[in-house]
Amino acid sequence: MRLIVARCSATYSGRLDTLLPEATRLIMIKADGTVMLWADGGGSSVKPLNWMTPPTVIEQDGEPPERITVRKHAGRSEDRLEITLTEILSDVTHAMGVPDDDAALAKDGVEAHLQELLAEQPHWCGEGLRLVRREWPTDIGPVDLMCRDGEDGWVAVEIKRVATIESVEQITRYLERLRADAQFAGCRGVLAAQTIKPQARVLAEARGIACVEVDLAVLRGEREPELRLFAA
Amino acid sequence: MRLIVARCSATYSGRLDTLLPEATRLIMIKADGTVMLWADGGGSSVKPLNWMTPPTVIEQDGEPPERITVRKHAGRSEDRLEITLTEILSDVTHAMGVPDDDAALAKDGVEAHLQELLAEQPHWCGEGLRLVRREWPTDIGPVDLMCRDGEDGWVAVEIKRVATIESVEQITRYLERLRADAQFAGCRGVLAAQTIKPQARVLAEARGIACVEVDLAVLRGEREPELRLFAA
DNA sequence: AATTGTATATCGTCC
DNA sequence: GGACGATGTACAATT
Repeated sequence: MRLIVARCSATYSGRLDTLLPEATRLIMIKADGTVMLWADGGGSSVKPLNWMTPPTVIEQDGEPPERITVRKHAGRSEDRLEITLTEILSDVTHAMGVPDDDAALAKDGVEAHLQELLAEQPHWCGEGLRLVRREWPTDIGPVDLMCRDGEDGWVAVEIKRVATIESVEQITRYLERLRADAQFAGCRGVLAAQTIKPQARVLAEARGIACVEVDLAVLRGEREPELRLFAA
Repeated sequence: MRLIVARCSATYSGRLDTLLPEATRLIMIKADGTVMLWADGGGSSVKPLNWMTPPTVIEQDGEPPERITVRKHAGRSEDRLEITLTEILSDVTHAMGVPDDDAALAKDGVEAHLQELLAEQPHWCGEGLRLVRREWPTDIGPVDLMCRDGEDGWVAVEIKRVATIESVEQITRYLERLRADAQFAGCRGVLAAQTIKPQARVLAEARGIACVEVDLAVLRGEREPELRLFAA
């Protein structure tokens, strides 16, 4: 990875045109060909002022560099980022090990995990439910879980990490689409999430869509479902 | 801006939990409190492995640093990024001028003059359409263009750069609201956009809403609408 | 302050 | 390869 701190200006031309006046900035060039241009402060904090993703062709004029040109073929036209350097404060390159060496970021707690677990244990979405298929296709998108209940009635399940009003709209659309087919005319809807926003719950229940809050730890069997305050 | 190249591992805990094994990486600490952790290669090219946006509290243990902890209050709970450094290859700080010094990025060309152009030339939204008013007010928000057609029927137009299912929901709400008034009982709906996602088109047409894809260059008169292969 | 809409969104996954 | 949904989306403009 090459890190250049320099006074520089830049022009980008591609999806749109941008012009960046001269100031002191960081130019970051990664081994994979990614180029980013960073300001220290200003508006955006976690987004570069300019960037180009691989595959790129990087060309340097002068040594030390007076101009760095980054090119990329994007569809029929060409993306081009041109950086003009007027004063170089630092220019260092660090070897940072091949990707093999660099173990990946492990994530936990995303929606996919939830769907996996509920597919294995659909009864958490409603008593007696059994899975027919995950990612049931419709022409406006896949239904997360398609199940049948104890009376063989269809049940469509939408899974979210956090269920919002938007999630209710989504399952509503699926039900609208499914019920247009006589076979699914009686299809019920279930919204399952780790957290269901109060507004979403109100809207869902007003539309006859069941709400289920599920706990990741419980699904994994790491914790008891819930303390029963009153024994049956 | 402080740039540290070091062998390090990291854990993040907040919206989700992540674990990042040890490897050589770049730690970027901006003057505004932004912290980012970068790998040279690997999967994501333009997105940091871990990051934290301001406002943050950054704490350093040891000199040279053995651990850097970044904290942030996000809602009721706390976000925390903990970086453990085992070998430091470089640790430099550069003054990069206050934001005043750093002139902003100027953009040109992408912003939707689309509504302006369509207001001037509403016939692109449907044959014989004439504009009655832009930003027609309803109590759930303004309709982009309100027009009348050749038979004096009302036509509500929703304009987007990219039309998604969400756009269809939006115009559906407007139509529902407008049609509640007897005067607009027969109001038609048009969804006009530079791009219309296939799913949005399906949903719109199922609901009787017309779809129109418009070309910015054509609206500006920079390009001919389309080559007519067979002359009339 | 909360909501809405855009992004050179980026990024994975599945068809 | 293309389409689509999810993102710790980020970010600006607007209510």
